[in-house]
Amino acid sequence: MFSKACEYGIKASIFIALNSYKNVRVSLKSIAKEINSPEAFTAKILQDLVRHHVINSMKGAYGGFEIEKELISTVKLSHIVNAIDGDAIYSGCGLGLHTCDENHPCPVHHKFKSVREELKSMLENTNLEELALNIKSGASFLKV
Amino acid sequence: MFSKACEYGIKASIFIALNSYKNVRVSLKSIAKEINSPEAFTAKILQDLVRHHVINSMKGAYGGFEIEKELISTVKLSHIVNAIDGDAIYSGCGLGLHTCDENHPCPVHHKFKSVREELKSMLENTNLEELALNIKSGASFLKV
DNA sequence: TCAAAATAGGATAAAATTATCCGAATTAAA
DNA sequence: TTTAATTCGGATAATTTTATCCTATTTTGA
Repeated sequence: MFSKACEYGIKASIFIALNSYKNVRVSLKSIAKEINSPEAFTAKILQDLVRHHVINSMKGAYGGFEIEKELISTVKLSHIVNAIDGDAIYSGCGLGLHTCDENHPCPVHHKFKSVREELKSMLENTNLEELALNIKSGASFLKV
Repeated sequence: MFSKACEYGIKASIFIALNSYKNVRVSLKSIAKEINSPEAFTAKILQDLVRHHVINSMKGAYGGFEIEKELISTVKLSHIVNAIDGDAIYSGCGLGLHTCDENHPCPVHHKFKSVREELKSMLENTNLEELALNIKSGASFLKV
């Protein structure tokens, strides 16, 4: 569904959000450990998220990654997915046609419509806050 | 969403079905031309579909690919997707966790539930017959 | 000011996916 | 029986994705 990079990016963002509530900046190392991801590869993804202003970074001692507390509830899953994978997953053609729309639909265009729309609205209506709270309460998990 | 291989596989299957209604066996070459795919790569995918009994092949002159007419309506999109991509797309964890279920859900498990289920039922309830008929009637297209 | 702790970023490698090439095997018609 | 038209299957190459390594740069505290 998502690329590995995107999976890591989502999990990392949740962990960062969780700590930002506690005013704690987290290091690459602790992120990779927490979400079970390769460190150097995760670094690239985090850089990407920083460039897209999904998260903030701070170099140097006591540096790390964070998200402004007030912004956590405004960061949608769609922002993260878009930054890493682009929007092809919910706006591209399911069969890879260059032009695929109501006037020139691919064979599964209409069949896919509701799936795509449900996915899109899910991504656009899910924010980091709720995801972080579920991790905090033990209702969901970042690894295993 | 799907791999390129899977996209080609779906389109090829539709084209084969369409011709099988007319009792015409289609060659690799005409398939690749019709669905705009690289010939040799398409050959590999068709071999895969043959091995999974989604389509039949006949070697030699006047050979090619076909699907038994009576079976066309029984071939579901899920069969094709499964043969090529496996079932991870609608049964695997959205964030790649090894174990992700009601008892140990990943952060997006519940959010994804309806999307996954909709996708799954769509794939399991869409058969080649309807897809082929829409191509035939000009209601949908295999390329561009 | 210096040392330690971090992220940033470029270069490279490994693995997976996508794509190509070619000879072998099979089939039907001439 | 030969020939032409096919699929099959193995080897290989190109591209993309995933992953690693190393050095530069930044930041803070001692």
